[in-house]
Amino acid sequence: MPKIVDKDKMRAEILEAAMMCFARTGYQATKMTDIARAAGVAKGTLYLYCDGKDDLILSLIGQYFDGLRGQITLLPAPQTLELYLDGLRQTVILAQRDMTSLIFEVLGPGFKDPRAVEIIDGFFDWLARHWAEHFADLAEAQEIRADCDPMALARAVIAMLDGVFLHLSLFDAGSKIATLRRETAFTMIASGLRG
Amino acid sequence: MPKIVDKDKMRAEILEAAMMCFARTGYQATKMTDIARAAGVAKGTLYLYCDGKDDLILSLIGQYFDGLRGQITLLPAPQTLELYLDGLRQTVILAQRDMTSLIFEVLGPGFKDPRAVEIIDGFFDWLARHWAEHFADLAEAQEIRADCDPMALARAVIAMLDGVFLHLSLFDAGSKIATLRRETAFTMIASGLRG
DNA sequence: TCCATTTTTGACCAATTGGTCAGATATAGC
DNA sequence: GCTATATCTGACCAATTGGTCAAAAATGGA
Repeated sequence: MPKIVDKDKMRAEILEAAMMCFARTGYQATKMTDIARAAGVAKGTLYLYCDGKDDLILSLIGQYFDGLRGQITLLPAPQTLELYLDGLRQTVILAQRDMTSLIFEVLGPGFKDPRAVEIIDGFFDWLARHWAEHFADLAEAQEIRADCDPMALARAVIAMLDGVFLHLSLFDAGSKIATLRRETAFTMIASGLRG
Repeated sequence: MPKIVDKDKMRAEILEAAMMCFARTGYQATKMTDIARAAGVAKGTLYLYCDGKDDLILSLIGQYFDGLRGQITLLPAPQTLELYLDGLRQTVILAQRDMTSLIFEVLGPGFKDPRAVEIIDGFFDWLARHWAEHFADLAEAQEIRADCDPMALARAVIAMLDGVFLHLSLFDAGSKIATLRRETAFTMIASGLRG
């Protein structure tokens, strides 16, 4: 008798609209009205499908990192440095530029929701441990340097990659220069791992 | 006859108070009232010595990068990779952790004042050109790899260093782990430059 | 002490915005 | 077409906050 909607689909659409807005405008600067307009509904409707702005960004971050973790997990353990680098390239393709600067905004003092910190911190911890295992094996096989703590090496690679991403998304620019710069960073990381 | 104050000194004190607040709380989350309290004056007084919140952050960013540029300029052109790395270490000591995350907040979509972008972008451009010159000379002297464009190399090093900084300031943590991670990053950058 | 002038103050204003809810609207089933 | 109920709407609310300004306070000199 009454009107019926697919609530899950509706929430997914709202999340998608929110992501578009956050990616373009950032978290703080995005207004609920913007999200409503992007989703093609009135502001009040948003609140029938989410618990507020926090809920939206936390869900987006959560599903982003869950997806990333899932796909990284699928990659086989690399037997050589070259294979690790291939995996790294694939991982990099998975990472969205939009998300990178958004995450730093959300980690900043302006929005230090402990739930967001837990998600992001947790992901980086997991990734560091995951890569540290690979590095330990690769060092054993004399594929990479053995004079550094694998965990420290993993953390360093993660931080460096993040920096490259961030500079690309903040300061760039033409895809040609961006590609050159990213390739150079890869080359350096490769040499840095080789020792 | 009337009361007289040293306006320059007063403005400097207010800037210092603002920096304290911004460093602890971030730009967006810092309220003018907080700055007033930290400076030991009433809110209205602030506006006698600055043109608003924008003015404060822009001045702070400007004086930070001017100082950094000045001190980097003083370092002699390195003749060897080791000397370059020594200079890098000194530069890193000059960079303030507080500033790093603040800068990324200010560069984000929430506060995209073109004046801030100009200052920061300008500094990174300058630093990239400065280091690219060194790298060109060092490559010539066969101190570092010659198979990469010096400018791309410089950009990559800057981005990577920034990433390391950012991760240290966002995710850290004990100074012991932080030191190990930073040292590892240095080691990798050294190998990455050597080729 | 008293005055002229500078300096300080904090109540107040206007604009913004996340969130609410009473009324309007749409629709599945009869 | 009708109705009961789910769904949607946007004017409204309350809280926040950057910035203002008329009145109050401070002070160097006479």
